[in-house]
Amino acid sequence: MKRITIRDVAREANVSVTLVSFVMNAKRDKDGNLDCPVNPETAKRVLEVAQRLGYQRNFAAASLRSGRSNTIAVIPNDISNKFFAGISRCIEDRAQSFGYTVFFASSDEQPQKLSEVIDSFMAHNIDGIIVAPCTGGEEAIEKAINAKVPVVLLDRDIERLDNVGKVLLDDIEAGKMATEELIKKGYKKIEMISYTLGISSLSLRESGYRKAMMDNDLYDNAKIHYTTYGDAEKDTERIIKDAVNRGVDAIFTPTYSLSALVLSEMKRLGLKTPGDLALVGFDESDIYSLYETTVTHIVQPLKELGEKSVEVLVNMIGGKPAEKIVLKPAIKLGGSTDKLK
Amino acid sequence: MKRITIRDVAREANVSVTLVSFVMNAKRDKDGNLDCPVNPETAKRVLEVAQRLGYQRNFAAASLRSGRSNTIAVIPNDISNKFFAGISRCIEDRAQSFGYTVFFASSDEQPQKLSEVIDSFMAHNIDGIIVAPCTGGEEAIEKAINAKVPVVLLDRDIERLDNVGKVLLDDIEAGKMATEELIKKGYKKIEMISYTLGISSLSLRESGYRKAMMDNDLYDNAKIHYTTYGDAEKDTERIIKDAVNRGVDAIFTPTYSLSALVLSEMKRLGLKTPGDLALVGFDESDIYSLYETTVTHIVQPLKELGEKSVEVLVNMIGGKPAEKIVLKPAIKLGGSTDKLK
DNA sequence: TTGAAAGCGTTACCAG
DNA sequence: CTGGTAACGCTTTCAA
Repeated sequence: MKRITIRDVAREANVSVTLVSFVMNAKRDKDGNLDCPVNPETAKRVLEVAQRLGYQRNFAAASLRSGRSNTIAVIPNDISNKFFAGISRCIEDRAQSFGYTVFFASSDEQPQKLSEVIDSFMAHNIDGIIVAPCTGGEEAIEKAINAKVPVVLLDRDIERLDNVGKVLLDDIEAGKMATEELIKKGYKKIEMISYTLGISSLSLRESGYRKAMMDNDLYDNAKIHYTTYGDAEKDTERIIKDAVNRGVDAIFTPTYSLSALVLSEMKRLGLKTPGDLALVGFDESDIYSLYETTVTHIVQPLKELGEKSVEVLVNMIGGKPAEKIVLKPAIKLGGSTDKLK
Repeated sequence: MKRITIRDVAREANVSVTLVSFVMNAKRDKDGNLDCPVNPETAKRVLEVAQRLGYQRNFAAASLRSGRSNTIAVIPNDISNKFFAGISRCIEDRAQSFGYTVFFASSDEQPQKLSEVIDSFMAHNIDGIIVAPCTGGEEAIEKAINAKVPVVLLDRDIERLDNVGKVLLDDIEAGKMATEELIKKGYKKIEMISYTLGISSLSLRESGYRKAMMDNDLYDNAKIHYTTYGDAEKDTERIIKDAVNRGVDAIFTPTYSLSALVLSEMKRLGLKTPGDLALVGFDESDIYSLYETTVTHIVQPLKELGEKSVEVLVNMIGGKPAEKIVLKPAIKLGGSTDKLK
């Protein structure tokens, strides 16, 4: 069973391969007409023959010749990560609506792996990259930029980089929102647990927290505890115990994983929220509604983040300038921030 | 900035393009030596020149010429789904260790979309497909098989299909395990909630449940409630209320999403587990350990499922026969199945 | 509106 | 071990 090529179609339809190529690449305009310099009747015949023969375009050949591939790469730090699992779906759908296929690969927060993955994608002639950069990933990303591959930074900014699209959450606002909600409810000794990842999203959420504390004359109470992926579990245990001993009111965690760890630790210690410790978590999860007390949390507009990142990238591929888009977070209230009595 | 080709390397190293091609494709054997019919010193020189010039292989060209692409496709029903988010990561890692790049795309449980996605992948010359088939997806999958593209069925079996690899959970055993755990703890009126998806994994878990009930002379109590994705929330509400009224002891849910819905409903109704209703859930989630009472659940060997599916596929690409692998589930005990008093 | 012909960068084949 | 050369299927001038 030989592969049907553009030539077979051309022969069968009594036209040149050029025409077949034109027809196969033509986009339909609003009226459903083929938008190409081909006689409509000829085009129709070509389409019919292609259909009848079961012609399937060979992207490898097209890509080799044209240097394009109708393919974009998405590089989160970890596909199985909660935040990205949701967003990747939105990216996929939006990309498909533009006629692009999406490849995924994780960077594992390792610059080395990010670099390899980008190399591999570039060797596959991908047309653009959406990436959530890990610390130290600038170099790999600059390699892509220098090779004229459009890049969109998603979720995490690298300020130094300029010729790239950016689709970010207003992380300062997110940090403020979380903190101010607690303050509004009467909490004063509010602390935060964060990762030492050195990525913009976390440090800006921290800034938002600090700003809110400062604006409300609570800066003396402000304290941020730091941990790493590897040590998060045991650090959280220590931090929570210590916080309760010191009479801390409330905790703000700027990622889902930290929120889950805090809840888990509190459950283990038999601590109640908001009685023993009020809580604001991050990102969406069934957990927030299923926990003994429902948990207030910051919600990112996943769908918009995903779709915008594709739109910005597609525009860049089309030669338009890189945009920077900052989206607003929302807060979903639960019992964990009920008014302090 | 022109792209460096195999020709540039050949010229610079004073050898033919053939040799460069050999060297670039050579795998290293266990001793780190290049496994190809090229003089080691020549090979070394070629490697150095390639490195120096910054040569990057053009996969499109290689794919066009060879018909292969070193790329495999993975098609879950939904990337953002909990079970697949975890497994996709294992697939990616294992595939990379074989030198394959992975593309993901969701089928959305729609045969039509599955078919489109498979077409698109085939046009990209992918070397093999790992798919969790949706109901009605046989046709699309057979198209791939007929085009001699190796296919591995993951998680869901289609018995009728023969020339495909299969990597499955022992779903009957999973259903039995869950049910027998409840029986062992003294529960007798055990019911199940399941989806009408018509996929093998669910119906086999149901069989396991039925078998366990039968083996323990509880078949008269056996009852399976059915719902659909769309109606699951309101159906669960009704089913749980009704079950409690009828004095049902325990519920077994064969997917994570159903488990979460049941927990959520019980929380809303103020029902306690195991007091009001004992529970066995499915798949792993933070929820099971964070819920007021920890929840007993069936655990699938994600890592093995992912890795085996890649191994079976790679073997098939290498011309070896299709294998069928069935992996054993485990059960993780929580408070939700404590002994009935 | 149509067609001929020149590649894109690689691998496969055949000779040496 | 090494090298020359013809494809692979498509897009892209250029010319008619």
